[in-house]
Amino acid sequence: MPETVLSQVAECFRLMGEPARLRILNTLRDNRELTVTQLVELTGLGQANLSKHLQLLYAAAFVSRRREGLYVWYSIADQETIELCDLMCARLDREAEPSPQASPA
Amino acid sequence: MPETVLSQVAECFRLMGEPARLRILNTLRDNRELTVTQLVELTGLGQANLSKHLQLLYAAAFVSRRREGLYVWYSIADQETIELCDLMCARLDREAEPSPQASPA
DNA sequence: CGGCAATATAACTGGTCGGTAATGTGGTCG
DNA sequence: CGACCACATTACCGACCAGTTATATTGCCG
Repeated sequence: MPETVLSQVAECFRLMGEPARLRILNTLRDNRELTVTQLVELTGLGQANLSKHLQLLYAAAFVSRRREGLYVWYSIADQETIELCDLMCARLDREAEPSPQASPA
Repeated sequence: MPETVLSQVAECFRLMGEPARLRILNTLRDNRELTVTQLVELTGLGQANLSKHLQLLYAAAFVSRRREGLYVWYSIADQETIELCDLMCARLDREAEPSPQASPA
């Protein structure tokens, strides 16, 4: 496995390893498509900060965007992005309760 | 989605978002179980550096370990960890060649 | 064209993290 | 018990990054 590929994969994971970006993705998941202003309201992030995160997510193709007049509508780019989140969440859940029959008196 | 959960998920992604750690996981994937010294040789990472990464991966339950005399044998903890890597790689591959029928003369 | 709204970018800063060198710890063997 | 080996931990430093403030760009409208 060449170093360049590893770095690319790592970069993708790193992008998802930020609470603010996960919040953006999660918000977009609940609301199919949102403008930046709507995302500012829903996530509570600052406008400049949010915009910067969106550029990163877009550059890595985690989100799509389309222009409509003054507004730019963002949405999650593909299903795999959601699957990655779900898979990681499943890991955490399983770790939280490793033995269902345990908890003795 | 509460902030605490988001941070936990982000932390997991962040841990995988480092070339050195992905190299460790990938090396462990090829060789079912390895000692720290073997990992030093195979990954080319420094011993202290490697040991630190291993502690992080172990704390997040990405790897398991067992003691055997002087040696500590490390291995990947579960299949989901591998699935996460594969899913992210698949994303990258698909992005690299978005339209198979393209490339016109 | 002038002003305004929505979004993007630039410059800056504090905090965090990866790599390394030095040291500590636990276990084995003679 | 003392030297040695495998591994872990500490302390430190340079690089990178998230957040903020200020400013620039883009597109609409009157």
